[in-house]
Amino acid sequence: MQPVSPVSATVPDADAPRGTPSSEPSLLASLLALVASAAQRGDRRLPAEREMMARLATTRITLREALVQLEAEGRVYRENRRGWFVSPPRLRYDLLACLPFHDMVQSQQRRAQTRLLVAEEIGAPLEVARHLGLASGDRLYRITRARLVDERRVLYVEHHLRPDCFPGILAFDLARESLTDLYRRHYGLRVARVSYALSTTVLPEAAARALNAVRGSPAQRITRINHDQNGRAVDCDEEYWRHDAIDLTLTAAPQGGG
Amino acid sequence: MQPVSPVSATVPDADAPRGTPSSEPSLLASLLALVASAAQRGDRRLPAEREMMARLATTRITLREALVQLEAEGRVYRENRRGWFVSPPRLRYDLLACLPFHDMVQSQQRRAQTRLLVAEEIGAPLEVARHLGLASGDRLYRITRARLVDERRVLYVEHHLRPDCFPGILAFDLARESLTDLYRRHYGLRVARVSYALSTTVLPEAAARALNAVRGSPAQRITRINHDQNGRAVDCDEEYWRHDAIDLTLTAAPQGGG
DNA sequence: TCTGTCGTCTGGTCTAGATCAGCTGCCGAC
DNA sequence: GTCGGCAGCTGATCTAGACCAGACGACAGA
Repeated sequence: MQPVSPVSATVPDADAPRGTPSSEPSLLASLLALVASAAQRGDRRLPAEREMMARLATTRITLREALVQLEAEGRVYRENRRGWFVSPPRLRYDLLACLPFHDMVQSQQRRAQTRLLVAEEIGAPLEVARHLGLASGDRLYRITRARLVDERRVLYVEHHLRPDCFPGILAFDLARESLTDLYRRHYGLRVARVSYALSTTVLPEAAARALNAVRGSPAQRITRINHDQNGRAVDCDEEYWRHDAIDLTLTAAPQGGG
Repeated sequence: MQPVSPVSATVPDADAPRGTPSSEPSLLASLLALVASAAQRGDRRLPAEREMMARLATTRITLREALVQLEAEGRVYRENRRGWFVSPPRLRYDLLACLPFHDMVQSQQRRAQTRLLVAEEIGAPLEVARHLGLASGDRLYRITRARLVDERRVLYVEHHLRPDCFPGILAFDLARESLTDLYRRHYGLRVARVSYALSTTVLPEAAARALNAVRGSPAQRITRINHDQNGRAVDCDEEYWRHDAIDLTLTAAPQGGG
């Protein structure tokens, strides 16, 4: 942060000679100041683009470029046609702790909510079938949910379960129950091994809609396959997180020749 | 824009959200077609922005917005003031295999290179000191490198090592040797436990410069702390990857109550 | 042969608007 | 009290340029 006054008029040339390598463009700096002041006031919402534009003495396009930049950094985010907001602190997500979502969130003094979007039986899509060792088109349960942290929609998940492992699971209250808990309590199944694939992309259409996000918002994708005690893949998840919402962590012994 | 669809067959992307009518704006679709055709010709480089602009009958700004979108998806990337390129397939990076970089890359039939940027002794920065259980300002070795896959700069790393664990390590040929190998062969040290923190951000200034990237390009940040057989933190890395360059994977037993 | 300069090409940054479309709150009709 | 409609607000998308700065190659001079 810079000691820049939020309402410094036009571009102050003096503060950053063009050639200076580490010089932050003053627009970004002023914008950061604005973000910081909003955050300090406890106001998550930023002013309207047109107002910021006027206040920072710049163009709409230039302003938006700067905002998109801050969005990529994970400092601000937007909700579709609603406005820009200051990103809350990231949630810590320990990949190997395998805590149910609500427990993970609450253990960090945040509030968790889940919205059930779809719970249905379908024919396995090719990709999912491959993950679970099934044939494309085999019967599968699919559960789609959106999850919130402190009232903010941050996660869109699609679960795919083998019906032979979890008969009748769709009848439970899937907006309240943790799947992991259901597995253990009602199906006597313990997850003995998990496989993850992580990559950085954008929210796909369905996820963007469920999260009130703009098509193309940066996202952290987490694909997870759960295996039971016998090494059989019993279900797989595809998670799309707003990328500024989480910090992934993990601690383990190396498995290679270490 | 017109509903022109030169090679509309390219639109059905594999990661399309299920059950959603893919209502992709035609500009993105045409651009994808252009990318696909470039890729098919074996030409990684896209035409100049001004040419694409003319060819797709649109504005520079609109075109760039679409390109930035594809960049966020990991389909294209740019090199600073050089142009836009089609992203090669992602490298698979198994977090727990702990393979040296060159081995990992070569095992996937790709070519690895390393450029040593800095190797020096410094006072520990606060953050690093905390990771290694040192006091801020304690002596540390810092090694900074840029790493390439198939001639493309994809990774910027800063290593911080405890000098008491690795006396004289700066004298080795750090552009060629794997640190993990050096630890084992010359210092009899085996990494017994690793801790990772992963997050999605943008390339910081130094990384952007080292990777010929634009300030603000999306990045996957990987912080890694290595512990020896006695549980002591011996070094830590901070890696910044071009976000489209890798797929992270890992397989392990859950550590919680499972 | 080497080196430094310079022109050209490319993206980077910016100005100044217009129009489209979803979200929200207000208010009237029922 | 509820519901629907409408108006005003907000971001989303787009047009049509301008100038700046780094990358790169060609060429001339040492």
